[in-house]
Amino acid sequence: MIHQRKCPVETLIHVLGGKWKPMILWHLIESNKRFNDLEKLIPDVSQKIFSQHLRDLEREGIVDRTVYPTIPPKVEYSISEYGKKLIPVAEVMCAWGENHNKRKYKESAS
Amino acid sequence: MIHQRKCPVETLIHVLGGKWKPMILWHLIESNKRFNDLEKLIPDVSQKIFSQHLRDLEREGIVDRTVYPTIPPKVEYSISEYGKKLIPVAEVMCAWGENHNKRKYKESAS
DNA sequence: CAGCATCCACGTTGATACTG
DNA sequence: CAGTATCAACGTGGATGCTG
Repeated sequence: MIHQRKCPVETLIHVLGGKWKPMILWHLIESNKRFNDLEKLIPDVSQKIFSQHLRDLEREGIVDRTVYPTIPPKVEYSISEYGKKLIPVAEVMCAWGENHNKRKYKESAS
Repeated sequence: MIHQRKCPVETLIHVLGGKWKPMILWHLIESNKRFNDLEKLIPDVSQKIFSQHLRDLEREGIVDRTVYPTIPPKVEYSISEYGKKLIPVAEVMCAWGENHNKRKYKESAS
């Protein structure tokens, strides 16, 4: 990504902008999850994109990644303390989005 | 766009996700602007993308487009009443983004 | 002035196969 | 189990030229 991101709004859009990132966070907010369990909760995502998004979110400090050096390997993902600061923001975004979806529905129904 | 957008957060990201859309809104919040004046305020945007973004925002109901049937033509863009509801949301997003940018700066400086 | 049409470069997403 | 590597498909963004 070569974005300059002078605009902070774009920063946020970039962090959450991956196709499945909001859904990943949504599930992680509920509870910590292992790689495989989380993947099963998000149908239709390819493994590559899935792990790429997780790495992105980890690099941004939004999610924590805990490795248990067992055999077979076990890796658990969770929302970081810093990542939790994103929740109220997401809620505001969510509220607007819900209203907007309703609005568009009414439009097409009229 | 073929997004399903079940998730309202994705709805918002889609609406604001165009590369120049936040900047367009930023300038329109300040005051109404004509096509050409607005374009000059946003350097490096191609005309195609610029008008495409404006049409997107118009279709979503965020901006109003007023045509004065004069010669030469004059078209003025402005934030709609509905679009103004987006401002507080953008401010929340902006606050988070600013903090995140600072955080990343500190990281790379350490 | 305020666009649209065409063509092109690039990045993101995705399918598939392989590995410690 | 939890990934990585490779290759293909698609969509967004962009340059350029034309029009009412």
